[in-house]
Amino acid sequence: MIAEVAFNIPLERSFHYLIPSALEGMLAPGVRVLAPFGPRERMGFVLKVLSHSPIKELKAIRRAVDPRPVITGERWQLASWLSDTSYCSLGEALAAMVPSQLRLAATAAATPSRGEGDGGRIELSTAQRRAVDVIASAVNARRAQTILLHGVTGSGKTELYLQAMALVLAQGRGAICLVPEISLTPQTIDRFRERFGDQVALWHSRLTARQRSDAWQRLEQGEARIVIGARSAVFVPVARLGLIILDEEHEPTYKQEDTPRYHAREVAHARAKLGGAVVLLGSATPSVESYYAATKGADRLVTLPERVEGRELPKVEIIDMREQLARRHRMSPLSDRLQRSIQEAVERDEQVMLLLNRRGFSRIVQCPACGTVVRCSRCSVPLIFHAARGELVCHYCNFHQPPAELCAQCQKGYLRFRGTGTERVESELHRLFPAESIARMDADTTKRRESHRRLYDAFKARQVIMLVGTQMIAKGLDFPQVTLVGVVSADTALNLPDFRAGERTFDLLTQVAGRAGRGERPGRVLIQTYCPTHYAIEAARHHDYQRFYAEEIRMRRRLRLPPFVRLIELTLHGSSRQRVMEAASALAAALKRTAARPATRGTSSPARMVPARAAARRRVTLLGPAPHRIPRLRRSYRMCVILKGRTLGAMIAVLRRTLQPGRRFRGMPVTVDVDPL
DNA sequence: AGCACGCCGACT
DNA sequence: GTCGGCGTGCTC
Repeated sequence: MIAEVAFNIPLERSFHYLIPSALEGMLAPGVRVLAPFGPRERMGFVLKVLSHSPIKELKAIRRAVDPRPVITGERWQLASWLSDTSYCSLGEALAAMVPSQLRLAATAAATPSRGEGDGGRIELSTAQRRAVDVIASAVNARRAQTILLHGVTGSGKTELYLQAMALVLAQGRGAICLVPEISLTPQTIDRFRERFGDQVALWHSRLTARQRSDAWQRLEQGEARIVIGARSAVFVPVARLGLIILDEEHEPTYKQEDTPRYHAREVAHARAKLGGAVVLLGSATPSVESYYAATKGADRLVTLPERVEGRELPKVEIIDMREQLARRHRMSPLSDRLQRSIQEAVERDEQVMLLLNRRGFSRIVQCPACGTVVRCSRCSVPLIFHAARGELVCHYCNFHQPPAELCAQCQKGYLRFRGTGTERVESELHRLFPAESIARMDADTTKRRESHRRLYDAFKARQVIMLVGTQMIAKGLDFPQVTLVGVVSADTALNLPDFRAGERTFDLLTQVAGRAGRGERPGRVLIQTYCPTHYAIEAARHHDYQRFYAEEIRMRRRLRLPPFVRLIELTLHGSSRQRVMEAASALAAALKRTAARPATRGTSSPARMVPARAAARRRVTLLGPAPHRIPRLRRSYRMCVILKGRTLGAMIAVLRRTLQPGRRFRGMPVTVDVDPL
């Protein structure tokens, strides 16, 4: 017998192997095997078992990796959907769905799980009860449907997730609950465990191979019925899947940033359609895409306008830093007003959080004599000074070097650290409030195991009074004693060359504002900005999603940006700047030619008249070539071309006719990012 | 994607 | 004279 095998390579082809007699009957579609591939052995997925092959000189499968298939049922169609829509091979799609370290036990003894019952249920508000009704009717209908749950921070979305899961469990079905990696904290997990006991399995990047394999098998066998996990949990084989929840559905961590570059939300939609499951999207600041789908009526929209227990949303004030700049010569990153407010909060024995979405001490290191900025030798981006490490660090490739005193360029100037990061804010706080206990929470201070937990506990126990941090302090944390939240600069995202800059800013400000006033005392938020009239900042100030959305959707419609079109971003990379630039121009020209020529469908069918509207829907336009946002990364030069169109199918078709096998153009590797963020 | 093969520049 | 750069081609 012959096995048809797909590998994790960018080729849309499979390979035939002889099945040795010892493995006869043990191989079936979805079983992983080790097989000789070129000079080495590789793991691949059996797609089919055949009786004949046209290929002469077949090699033989070495061994089976799995005792039973790891891909079954509707997850085959899901793999093929992923391959079609993300422009990857079937082998790459399958590899993304199954962790490579997964090892299944030969016999999985199914011991029934003991749930904790439904104890600890909480009294619901009117809005929450209405939301539960909508969810319940969708779950009972047992067909694919999406519900967008738009609830302000602190409005009790998690309780609704728990109740939705209980409904699905009562039907004997299972659920996937996706959370951003960052909020997969012990506190969150405890809450699910309390309600559902050992019916809950966890799925995240820090699991060992053993834990991962255990979780997989328990879910596959229906021993565990719920998985809580990061993005890749959307692929886990939950038995009789009835519900997929995406908490904080707008979070960019749901987008995988290497091949296949899928968005977990889109995978959830596809999987729900295949299996008749409900998708529940939750957010205080829904993505423009999801909100648009809900207002158009494609999805259901449920709103939770109030915080639980009638708590007020905090008062948000804007500090116009232009005034501060005019008054002061040498400026502190903290305005007079913010300093005073911190002082007052401390005097009242309350806690303070300060947000700045930028790690390190400074933004750039510059020579005052000649103006030269110290840059990464591999990426050409400015290096960031990290005071605690005493090093200059590249935030893209992690290259680091000790800071020189003198400018390497002119040998005259003493290098200066300009601009502000979390480390500078921390040291500024120490200078202003020498008696207070201050801590910093960012990727640098939470690298070590348990360090996140320790910082969290210290702040919760009020051993720390002021906490400064990056966006990781903006999301989900619940500290009732925090009454003041300061945003050191609201403009960090706003000035990026990104059409989602406004959306990112509104989200970050809204989320961080939600950290204030979660206890008895009312909260207050101070936002420092040089753009006080920007709509994202104005809307965040009034806790007004509608206002933000109305402005944003107008802009997207006018500029023909998502959700009104789909985008595919192509990036060419190579070691020679010249060659990459030439290839990018040639690629753009080739794409333009292909897009102008209608695809010849199937065999020589005569050219039919296509209705003008259908033709417009299939039209593909081109942007670029232009340098990538980071024009050089790890010594590799990068150029972009962007495809724009109404239907993804037409765009993918253009790509298929233009790129070479192996995702190359003129021999140069091309990364393909469908729906880039 | 890996990996081998093969053809041209700077070193012991 | 060789080591090694990365362009090219192949993988049942």
